[in-house]
Amino acid sequence: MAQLLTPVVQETTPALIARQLRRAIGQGELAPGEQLNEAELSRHLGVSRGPLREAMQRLTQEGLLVSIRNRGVFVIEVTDDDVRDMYLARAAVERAAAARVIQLDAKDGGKQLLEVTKRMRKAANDDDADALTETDVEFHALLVALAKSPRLSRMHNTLMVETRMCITALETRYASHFVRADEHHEIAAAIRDGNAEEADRLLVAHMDDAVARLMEAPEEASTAEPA
Amino acid sequence: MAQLLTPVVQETTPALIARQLRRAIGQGELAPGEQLNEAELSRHLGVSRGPLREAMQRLTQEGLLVSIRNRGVFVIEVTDDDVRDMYLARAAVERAAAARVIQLDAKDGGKQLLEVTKRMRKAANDDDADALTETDVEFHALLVALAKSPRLSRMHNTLMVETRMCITALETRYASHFVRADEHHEIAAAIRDGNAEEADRLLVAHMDDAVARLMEAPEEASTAEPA
DNA sequence: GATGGGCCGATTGTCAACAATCATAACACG
DNA sequence: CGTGTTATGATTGTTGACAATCGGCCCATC
Repeated sequence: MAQLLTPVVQETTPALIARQLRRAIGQGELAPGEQLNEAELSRHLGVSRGPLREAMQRLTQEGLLVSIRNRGVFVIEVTDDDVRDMYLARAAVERAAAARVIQLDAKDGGKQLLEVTKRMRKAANDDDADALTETDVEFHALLVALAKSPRLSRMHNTLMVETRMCITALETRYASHFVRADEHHEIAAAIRDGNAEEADRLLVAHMDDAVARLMEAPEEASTAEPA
Repeated sequence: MAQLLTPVVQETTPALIARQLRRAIGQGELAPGEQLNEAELSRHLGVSRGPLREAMQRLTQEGLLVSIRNRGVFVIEVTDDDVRDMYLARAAVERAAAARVIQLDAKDGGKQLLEVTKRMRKAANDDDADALTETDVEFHALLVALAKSPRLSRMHNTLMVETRMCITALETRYASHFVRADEHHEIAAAIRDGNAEEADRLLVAHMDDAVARLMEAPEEASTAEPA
C-alpha cells in the first residue's frame, strides 16, 4: 500500500477551540479590546470553562489575547506601533520563507504561487474585495507553507490572524485591486525565476506598502495616551 | 514624577508555571520525549491540575510540548530536521533584529552587545563552558531585545529554549572557546559600525556553524525511521 | 508459540461547585 | 464638592471528584 495512510492525530479539544477563537478574531466577531466572558463563551461552544480556559491560554501565548489577573482576557488592541511590529515580524518570516522556497524548488513553488495570483486577478476583475483579501492571505500562507518549516509556519499563522484582524477592523482597501494583484504576481514570478534578490526586494516593498496603507486608515486605537 | 512608574502587571498563574516549565526544559530537567505527569507535576508545583494544564497548553502552542489526546503531553524530541528548522527560524528572527538594531541605534546597541562579548571572553579564559553558554544565550536574547519588537522577542524566546535544550541534550561544544567568543564579538562590532551587510553575513555564518556543530554531535533522536 | 480477548491500574478529559477578587454604585462624612 | 467607606453583583481562579480512555498483563484458544 502506498503511504496514503497518514498517522491519525486526534486533535485535542483546546486546540479545536483555539482555532475557532482565532477565526472569530480574524473575522472581527471578537472585536479588538473586547472581553471574553468565560461562562457565556463556554455555553456558546458547548464545553465547560475548563477546556475554554486552556484554549484562551494558547491565544494568550500567541499574543492574540491579553490576560489581566482577576479581571479576564481581552482581544488585543492594535496600535500603530503594533501594526509596524506585525509587518516587521511578517517580513522576517516571509523573507526567510521565500529564500527557502527558492532554495528548495523555485520553479514548482513559483508555479503554485502564480496559480493563486490568477485567482487574485479574477477577484480583482469581479471587484470582489473579500475574495481578494482571501486570496491575498492564501498567497502569503502558501509562501510560508512551501518553505516546509514548522516553526516559520506556526509563527506566521499567528501573524496572519492579526493581519486579518487589522484588515477587518480598519477596512483597509488598496487604491486599485489590480495593483494589489500585480504586486503578488511579481513576487511569485521572481520566485519562479529563482531570483532571490528581486523576490526579497519586492517582499520588503510589499510589506512597507501594507504598513503605509494601514497607517493612513482611520485609527481605532491610539498609539499613545493623551497628555 | 518621572515615568519610573511601570504599570503594575500581576502575572497570571499559568504564565508563572509556564516559565518554570520552559526553564526545566531548557536545562534538561525535563528530558526530550519525557511525559509530563499532571498529578505528580502539580504536586511538585503546589498547584492543582487546572492551572498546570493551562500552562502546558501554552508550551504546546509554542511547540515545546506535544500533546497526544488521552495519552498526555511530552517534551518534544528534536530530530536533525528540527535542528535545521530551529536555526532557520532563528536566522530569520535575528537577521531582522540586527537590521532593526542598526536602524534604531547601531552605536548604542553595538556597545551593549560588546559588553556581553567581554563577559564571554572572560568565561573563555576561565574555561567555564557553562558561563560561556549562558552569555551566548544572553547575547542573542539581547540582540533581539534591542530591536524592541514584542513579536520577534516572543518568537525568539521560544526558539532559545529549544536551543538551550539542544545544547544541553547534545552536550555540544565549540572546538575552541575563543572562536565562539570571537564570532559574537565580530557580529557586535559590525552592528556597532552600522555595517548591516557584514552583520547579516556574519549572523548567517554563525547559524550555519551552529547547525554543523549540532549535527556532528551524537544523535539522540533519529531523523527518519529505518526502512 | 503466536494470536486474540478481556480485565485492571493509571492517567487524562471534563465538569460543577466553591473561594477570591474586582468594578460599580450608593452613601456618609469632612 | 470631593473623599473615603461599604455593600453588592458579577466574573475569574482554583479545587476535587467523576467519567472516559489507554497501555499492559494475563490467559484461553488454535
